Amino acid sequence: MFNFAPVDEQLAYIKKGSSEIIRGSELSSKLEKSRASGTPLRVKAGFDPTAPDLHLGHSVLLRKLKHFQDLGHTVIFLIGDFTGMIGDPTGRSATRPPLSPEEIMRNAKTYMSQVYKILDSFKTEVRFNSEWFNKVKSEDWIRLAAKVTVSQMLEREDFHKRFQEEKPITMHELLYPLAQGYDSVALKADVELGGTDQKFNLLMGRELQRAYGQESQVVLTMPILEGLDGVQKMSKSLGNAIGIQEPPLEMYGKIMSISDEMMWRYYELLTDVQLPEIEKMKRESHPMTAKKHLARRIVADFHSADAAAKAADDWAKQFQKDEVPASAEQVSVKFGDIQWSTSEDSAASVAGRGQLGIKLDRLLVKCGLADSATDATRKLKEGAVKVRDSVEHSPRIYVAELPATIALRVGKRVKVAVINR
RNA sequence: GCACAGGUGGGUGAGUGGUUAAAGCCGGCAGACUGUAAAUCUGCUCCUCCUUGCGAGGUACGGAGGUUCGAAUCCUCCCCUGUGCACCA
Repeated sequence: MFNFAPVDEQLAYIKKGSSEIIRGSELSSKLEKSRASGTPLRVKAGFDPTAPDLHLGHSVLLRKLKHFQDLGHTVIFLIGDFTGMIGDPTGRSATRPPLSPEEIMRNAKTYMSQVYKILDSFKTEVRFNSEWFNKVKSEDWIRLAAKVTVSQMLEREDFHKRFQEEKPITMHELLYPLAQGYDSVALKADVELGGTDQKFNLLMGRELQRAYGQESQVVLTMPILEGLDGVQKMSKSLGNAIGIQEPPLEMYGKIMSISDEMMWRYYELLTDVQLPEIEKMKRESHPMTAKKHLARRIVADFHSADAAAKAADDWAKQFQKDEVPASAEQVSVKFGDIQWSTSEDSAASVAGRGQLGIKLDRLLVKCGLADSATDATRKLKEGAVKVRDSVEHSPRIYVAELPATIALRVGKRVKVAVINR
C-alpha cells in the first residue's frame, strides 16, 4: 500500500501553479478518504487525438498530472477519439473528419512517446472514450441530453458570445461538453484537470456525475500558457508554439525570443523553481542571463543537459555573434532544381568562367527560407539575405564545383544548403 | 418555405462600373536600434517568369452564368450564414 503524504502537504503541492480548484474542501475530503483507505484518487485529463504535437502549453497540464503521480495517485490519460469527431468548439468551429482506427492508434502512439517525457508510464492509465461511446445507444444520448438545459449550455462563454453575435452554433457542438462530462461518469473520476478555458466542460462533468448518482469530481484548472507573442494562448495553429519535440537549438532560440515579462510566467509554469527564488532573480539577475538560464533548463528537461549546453552555444553563435552554428539545419538540394541555364548566352558566360550558376530565389524556397520565389526575390531586394556571411542582392550566385555547401541566412534564420549533382 | 440582412486578401474592415493586386488597422517578414527580446522608426507583405524593371504575364473579392470596351461593384440562378415569420386563421 502506498504511503500517502499528509493531506495538507498534498494540497500545497497540488495548488502550486494551479489557477482554480472547485471545490477545495471537496478535494481535501477526497484526499482524506484516499489516505485513510489507501486508495489513490483517479485523476483524469482529456486530450484531443487530432493534435499529437504537444507543446509547452500542454506541458503545464502534464506537469500538474505528474505532481499527482508523485503523490501516488492514478492518472488517467484520456484520448478523446470519439469526441475528436466533434471537435471542441472553443474558438473556430471547424468540423473534423472522423479519424480511422489506424490513425487514432498512430496518433495515440505519437502522443504517448511525448507524454512520457513528463509522465511516468507505469503510473498512467491510457483510455479512449470510444470505449464507452461506441456502446451508447441513441436513447442514451437523449437521456444524457435531458440532464442539461439549453440555458445552461448557453452559459458557456463561447456559445453565449456566438449566440449574441448571431454566429452559427451547430447542434453537435452542444454535444461536446455533454460527451466530455460523460467521460467523467464512465471513468468515475475523482479529479479532472484542464486549462481554464475548459472550465465549463469540466464543470459539466460534476453536473453529470451528480445526475448519474456519483460523487462529483473536483475540478482543477491550470492557467493557459501564452505563446511566443506573449498575448495569445500557445497553439500550434497560431504559430506561436514551442513543441516539446523540437530540436534543442530551436527550442532554446524560441524561449530566448519571448519577452522579459513572459519569461517569469514561463519560469512559474514550466519549471520547478520556487516563487521566492524567481522573485530573487527578478531583482538581481540581468534579464538576458535569467532567460538563458530558463531556456537551458527547459531544453534540458526535454533533451539533456549536454544538448542544452550545446544549444546555448549555438544560439550565441547564431544570434549574438552572427556565425553559423554547428547544428544549423542542413538541407540537401539537387543542382538540377536550382540551376540557372535558361538562356543560351548566360549559360555560355557562366561556362566561360567555369562556374555553375545557381538561382538564389529557388534555393531559398527549397531551403524553406522563403515562401515562394516571389517572396525570395523580395527578401533579396530588402537586403535580408546573406550568402556565406555577406549580403546578397542578386538573384543568382555561382559556385565553382559540386557538391557545394552554402550557408544561407534570412534574418536570424540560418540554413546550410548542400548542393549535389 | 417566405421576408430581410450578410458572404472581400492570414484576421478585421473600406470599397457600389474604369490608375483597384484592391484603403486603413492588426498580424507576419525584413532593416535600423538593442541585451535574444520588448518599445520605437523604416520598408515589404497573391503567384510565375526573366533582361530585377516605378518590367511582362497570370490568378483573386462565396459559386456559375450574363450585361458592358471594362465588374468586387449591375442582372440571373445557385450555395452558405444570421434574424424574423410560421400553429390557433
